[in-house]
Amino acid sequence: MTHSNPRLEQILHRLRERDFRLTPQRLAVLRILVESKEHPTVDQIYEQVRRDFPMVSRATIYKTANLLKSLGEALEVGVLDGRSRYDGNKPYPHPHVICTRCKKIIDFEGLPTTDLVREVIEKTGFQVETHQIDFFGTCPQCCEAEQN
Amino acid sequence: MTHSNPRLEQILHRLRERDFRLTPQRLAVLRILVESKEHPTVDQIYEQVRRDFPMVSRATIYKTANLLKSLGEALEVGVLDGRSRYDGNKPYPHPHVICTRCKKIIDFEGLPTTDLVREVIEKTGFQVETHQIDFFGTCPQCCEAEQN
DNA sequence: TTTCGTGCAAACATTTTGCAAAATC
DNA sequence: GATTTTGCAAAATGTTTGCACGAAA
Repeated sequence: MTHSNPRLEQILHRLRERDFRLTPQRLAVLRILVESKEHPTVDQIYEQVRRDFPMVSRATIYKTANLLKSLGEALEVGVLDGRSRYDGNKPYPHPHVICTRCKKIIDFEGLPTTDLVREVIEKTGFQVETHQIDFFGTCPQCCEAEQN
Repeated sequence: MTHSNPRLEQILHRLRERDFRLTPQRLAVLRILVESKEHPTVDQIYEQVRRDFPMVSRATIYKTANLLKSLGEALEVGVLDGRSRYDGNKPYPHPHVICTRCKKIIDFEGLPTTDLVREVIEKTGFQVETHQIDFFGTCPQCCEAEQN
C-alpha cells in the first residue's frame, strides 16, 4: 500500500460526508488527480487508470472529473486546445505557464492574484468566484531546442 | 453604406497585403468581429452573417476566424464552455470579466498585465507570447436579480 | 484565366447521456 | 436490499477537412 496523501484523505472525507461511494476506479482517478502535477487530460487519466483497471471507460473518468469539479475539489484548466485538463492538487485557482511547443503546464505562484481579484471586484462590481490566469509561450528547454 | 471603421480598414489592408481575397462573406464576418464587443461565438457570428447571406456556411465562419487568428488580427477567447469566442477589436491579449449567469464578457483594462508578463518571463525563463487572464463571477445586474 | 474562397457533406474529436448490470454502503 | 456507479453504446456538440463549383483578382 502506498503512503497516504493528506489532500487525498481530504477529498475522500468530503465524498463520504456527502454520501458518494468510493469505488476502486474513482479512487484511482483521485490518486492521479492529486498526485500529478501535469494537469492531465481525461485521456491521460484514462490511460493511466487503465493499467490497473483495463475495463474502465472514459465515461467514468469524465463523470469523476465533473463530480470533483462540482464539489470544488478539482480545477478545470482550459488551454484552448480543445480538451480539458484537470488539477486536483490545488483546488483554488492559480496561474499557469504553458509551453505551446512541448505542452508542458507549470504552476506559477509568484503573482499577487489576491490583489488582482480585489482590483477587479472594486472596479467592476462583479462578485468574482474564480479566475484563470495563463501565460503561453516557449519554455527554456524548447527555446534552446529551436536554435538547432 | 455604413461609415468606415479604422480597425476594419487596418485588417483589410493586411489582407490585401498578403493577397487574401475580399469576399462579401469575409467582409461581413470582419465587420461583426471588429464592431461587436460581445466576444461572439462562431454560431453567433454565423446567425448574424446569415441575415445578409442566407447561404453562408459555418465552415466559412470557422475558416475566416482561423485566418484572422493566424494573422494575429483576432483573439480566440476560451471560456471553458466548450466553444470558442473571438475578439477582433483588440488583437492583443487583455483581461476579461465574465458573468457565469448571463454569459456577458466584458473587457477589463485596469490591470498591469505588462508587469505581470515581465514577472513571469523573469521568474520562469519562458519566452511568453500571449496570455489569457479571465475572471469569472456574477455581474452586478445578475447579483441583484438573484436576490429576488 | 488562374487561383482562392465558398458551401456542402463527411469526418473528427471531445464530452454527455441512457440504460442495464454490477458494486457499494 | 436500496441506491449509486460502472461500462457500453449512442448521441450530442463543436470544429476541421476534402472537394467541386463559383467568384475575385
